[in-house]
Amino acid sequence: MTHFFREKLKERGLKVTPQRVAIYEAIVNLKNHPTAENVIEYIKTNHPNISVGTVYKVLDSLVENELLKKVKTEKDIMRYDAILSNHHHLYCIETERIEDYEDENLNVLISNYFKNKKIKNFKVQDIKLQITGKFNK
Amino acid sequence: MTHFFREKLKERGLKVTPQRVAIYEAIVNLKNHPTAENVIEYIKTNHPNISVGTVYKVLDSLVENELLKKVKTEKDIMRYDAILSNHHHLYCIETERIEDYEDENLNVLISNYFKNKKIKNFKVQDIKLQITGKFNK
DNA sequence: CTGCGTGCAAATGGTTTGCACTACG
DNA sequence: CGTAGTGCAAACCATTTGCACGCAG
Repeated sequence: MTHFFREKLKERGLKVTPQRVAIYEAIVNLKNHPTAENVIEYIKTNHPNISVGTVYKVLDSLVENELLKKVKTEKDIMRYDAILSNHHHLYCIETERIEDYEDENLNVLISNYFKNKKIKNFKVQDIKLQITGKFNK
Repeated sequence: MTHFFREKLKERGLKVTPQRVAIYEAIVNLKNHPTAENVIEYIKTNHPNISVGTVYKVLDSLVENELLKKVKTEKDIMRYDAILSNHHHLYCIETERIEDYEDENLNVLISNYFKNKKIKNFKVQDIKLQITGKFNK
């Protein structure tokens, strides 16, 4: 299950360390697109000696190497996403919840739209939806 | 030109202070969705005595009262937008530039799509596109 | 006048940094 | 073995806070 991750690390010439594996697993298991703090809290139990600085360094390097993504928010606290496939996000206005939203039809619709409609002076690389609203409790 | 702004302040029961006006003007004039620092830098010339704390307080209160919006980014530095109408954002992957993108056809397309396709357990309130790519120099 | 708003400076807290040490390959 | 990676603690810096004063209504 972390096999994919270990392979990816090697591909990128990054060493497979227990810290990296633990941090990656934390992001995968913690739903809701965790913060660095969430990760630290989560791994504390099984890896009490991983330091805060390491967590931040690992997160940065995983983002840089495209094994994680940063999630755009309007908070100054960073959040991370382990899902790399093309998907959108649901942002709850009441809680801090952010959930993934996959919708292939929507992707097709949008990419068709922009196949015709070019944006002047801008070369589109990727399009994501931020869907804001409320989860039904 | 700041008339709209002054009216809105009154509507909300907020006092019209020179600080608030200056900060709002800064956001409007600074394109590229400025940070608090950008605002501070900008108003320093004409209002050298507005304090940093005030800028943050004013920004917060204007966001809370819907006279400004926070822009979602993957940076831990907050950025602000004075344009309240429904629009999307172009994010440049090379520079920090964020530009507004208005496209009524697109808005219609998307709102039609979600008129039929409901998201389970989620009540949509607003949908924004993050269009990532590159500006042609 | 009266309290909302401001200035100031200190405090906060998430993130970064530097360096000696560790362990992956 | 040699170097990428880690742990630790101090440093950083955007933002927040508390309080006395000032000014908009």
